[in-house]
Amino acid sequence: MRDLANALGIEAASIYSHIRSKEEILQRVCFRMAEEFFGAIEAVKDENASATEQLKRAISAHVQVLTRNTEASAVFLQEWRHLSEPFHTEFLALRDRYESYFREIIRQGIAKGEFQVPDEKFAVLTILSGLNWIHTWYKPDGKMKPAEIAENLSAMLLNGLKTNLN
Amino acid sequence: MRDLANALGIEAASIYSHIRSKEEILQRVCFRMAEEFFGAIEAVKDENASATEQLKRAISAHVQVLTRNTEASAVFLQEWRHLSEPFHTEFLALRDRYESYFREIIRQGIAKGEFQVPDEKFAVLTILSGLNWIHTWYKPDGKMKPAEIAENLSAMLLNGLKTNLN
DNA sequence: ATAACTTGCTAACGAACGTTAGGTTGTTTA
DNA sequence: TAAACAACCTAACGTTCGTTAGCAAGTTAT
Repeated sequence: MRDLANALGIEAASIYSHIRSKEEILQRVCFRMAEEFFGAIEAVKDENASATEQLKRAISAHVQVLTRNTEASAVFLQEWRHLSEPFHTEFLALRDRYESYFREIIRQGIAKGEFQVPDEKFAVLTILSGLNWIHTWYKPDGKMKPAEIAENLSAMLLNGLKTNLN
Repeated sequence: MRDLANALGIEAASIYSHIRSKEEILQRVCFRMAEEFFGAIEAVKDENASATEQLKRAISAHVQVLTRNTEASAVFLQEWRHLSEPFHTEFLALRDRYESYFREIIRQGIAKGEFQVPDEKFAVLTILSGLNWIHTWYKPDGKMKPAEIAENLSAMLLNGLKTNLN
């Protein structure tokens, strides 16, 4: 709290005019980011599109959220486990629900013959690992733009999932 | 320290008969795991093998280390940033050196026409993301064995990297 | 047999932490 | 114009934290 206050240019005790507790800050960051992720993925949801296209869009949506909120993303990804109950359980439920979007896309891809994956859950975990690792290296002024990141990640993952590429 | 002492069944103050400081525990975990990773990847290093085979072996080696040391891996991956100087800088140098093994494999793959990747560093970061995310979900008594994890991850990543599969 | 050592204990320490309480000052509202 | 409010301040609090110091008891070495 003192570090945060220093960054804000006020005293730590002053922060309590704006928030109830340190835990509330963590809750807000985590649940707000979760809302961002849900909002983004629901905005690109189109079950008429091919599974390939759906996955590309989901990846792109996720990358946009991460790269637009690099600091909140870092907190979200690294600190959620410090949430107290019942927020911790609630958070895990949200995460599972978000992951189910990806699982459904993979499932459709398998059903349509677009994808060939040995294990659906594993595929989703690996996709999300690639996505959620971005915050460890991405810099707004870095070489790769968010759209390029999404494109490259999609290309790398899809060509691995695509059945008999070419 | 009190949580750790409770797990050990002794008092927190007693731990200081065995270690110099809390920071020393973190250092030992981080640098010991780094040694494990280097040892494992150097043991499978074979520049005569195809880049594909080299990558499979590197992935397998990494997975073995992670799954043999699940708790240390979690500490290693999530807490390294709390290392104090000069250990923090030293650690980053080690990490970069370890990543260079993967970069070299990717580079050879590109040179030999085995791999087609838009960005070499990005490819390595994504590979390592898939590897280092394993600790978040892997359970020794889980459905997937380490060898299967390595195989699945290799299959998923390589078929994405392999130029014109089939 | 005794000294040295190891590994634990209790008690306590100084520092850091999250937060509360009361006050000040400027702003807004009645 | 005065009350209410907002947002900050200082001071302090109780708790938690990492760690030290001195001691006890069992083990090992001389």
